Amino acid sequence: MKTPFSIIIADDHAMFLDGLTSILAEEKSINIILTAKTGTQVLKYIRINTDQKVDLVITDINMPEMDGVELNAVIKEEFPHIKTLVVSMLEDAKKIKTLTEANANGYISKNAEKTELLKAIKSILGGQNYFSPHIKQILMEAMFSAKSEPEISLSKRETEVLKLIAQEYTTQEIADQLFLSKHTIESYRKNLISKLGVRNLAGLTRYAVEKGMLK
Amino acid sequence: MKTPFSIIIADDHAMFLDGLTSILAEEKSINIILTAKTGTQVLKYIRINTDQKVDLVITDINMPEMDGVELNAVIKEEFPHIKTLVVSMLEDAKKIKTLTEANANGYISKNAEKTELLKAIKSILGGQNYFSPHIKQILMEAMFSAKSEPEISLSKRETEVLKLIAQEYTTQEIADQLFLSKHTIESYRKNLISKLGVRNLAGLTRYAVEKGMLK
DNA sequence: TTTGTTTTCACGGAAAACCGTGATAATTAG
DNA sequence: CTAATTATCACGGTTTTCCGTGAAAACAAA
Repeated sequence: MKTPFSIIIADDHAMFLDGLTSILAEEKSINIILTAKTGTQVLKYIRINTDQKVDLVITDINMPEMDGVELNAVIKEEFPHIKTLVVSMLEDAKKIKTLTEANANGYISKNAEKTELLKAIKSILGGQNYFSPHIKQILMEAMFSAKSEPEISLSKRETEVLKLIAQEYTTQEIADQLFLSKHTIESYRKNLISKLGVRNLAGLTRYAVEKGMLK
Repeated sequence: MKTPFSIIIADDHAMFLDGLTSILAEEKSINIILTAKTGTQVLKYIRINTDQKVDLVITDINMPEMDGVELNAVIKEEFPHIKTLVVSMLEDAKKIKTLTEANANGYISKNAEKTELLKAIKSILGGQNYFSPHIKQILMEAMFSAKSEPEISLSKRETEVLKLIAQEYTTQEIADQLFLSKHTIESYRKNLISKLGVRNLAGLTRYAVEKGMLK
């Protein structure tokens, strides 16, 4: 008799976690060794129990502290032999792309049926990656539509400053808060304005709000 | 031996549906007679199988076609004897309020543990409504915060000017566009700032965007 | 008809934003 | 190890916003 596969499940929604656990508990070949609500919990466990065999980590994308994308990246970095299956509510093309680039072994939506979930798990444990046809299609579409939006990328500092600007802080106040010269903040302002193709503070603020950068 | 309770579960995410089904399948006193992905499916079933006893409908809030709030309202209208338990991802105070007003028998978040879920179901089947302490708190907060926000009303002109401000036009430009003195627009600016309790252009813009005044 | 709201206009000064035109480290990517 | 990007700082000038303090006319509501 083969030893069962050891898997870890991470999802911040307890009910989903319980549900998934119930589903997989029925499978004799699967042994759930941990269920966690954050990526950090998972990492902590893996790092401590290095002697414990872990075959697969099933993780949600949206989690507090450390989300599924990050968790996947760290696992692939530190423990490349551990397989990962990412499960998500949304079908976010960008995140899927990031995940494929970070070598996640599979991605399915929470819209997937139980049978598809099991299919994905078995494929991955069998050594094959699994991305559902639906997901593949979204990826393809993203490839094309992505070209129409030249995707403006902001650096950490730029993002930080932009947030504060949109939160009604003045240049001087932001400078004080970040222990920088007001000239520096002014530079960021200018760069942001030209980078984002807006005219003034109103444009910057709209950008920040519409991209959901606040809160 | 008592006859088991008949319940229906509705959620557009198959995986969650399967999970919930697995959890409840363990309970002998519960008999799942239908799982559905939309509110309309549930309604259709209930309306046709009028001879079939239905004790409880567990429904997600966010569903296509007909969401949980609507489904709850219709059920309570047509079949007041059927209990309802609403499960949701978000803890949206407004929706919870609507639900209590529509006589939903319970509301829990997907963050809830399995034990809380079972507790809620048993309470409701036993004839008691169930709203978790956490949800109650959110409701209370909403009550207060709703009153503290005395709904700011803007006049036509104020709205018009605010829109233009948020669209990156300067005072002078707005004045030209509306054939008014720039002093007039400045007045509106000031009034808007104090009326909306913001500090500057960024605040005005955020207000406009968040209230969906643009486009 | 008096009271309140909305719309309109005015001035001056202080503060902040915007613009051009730089430059020097530090870090990161190829 | 270069090349590119990022992060930092500087200055002077112009434009715009912000603030206080008004006020008159039009209109709606009580």
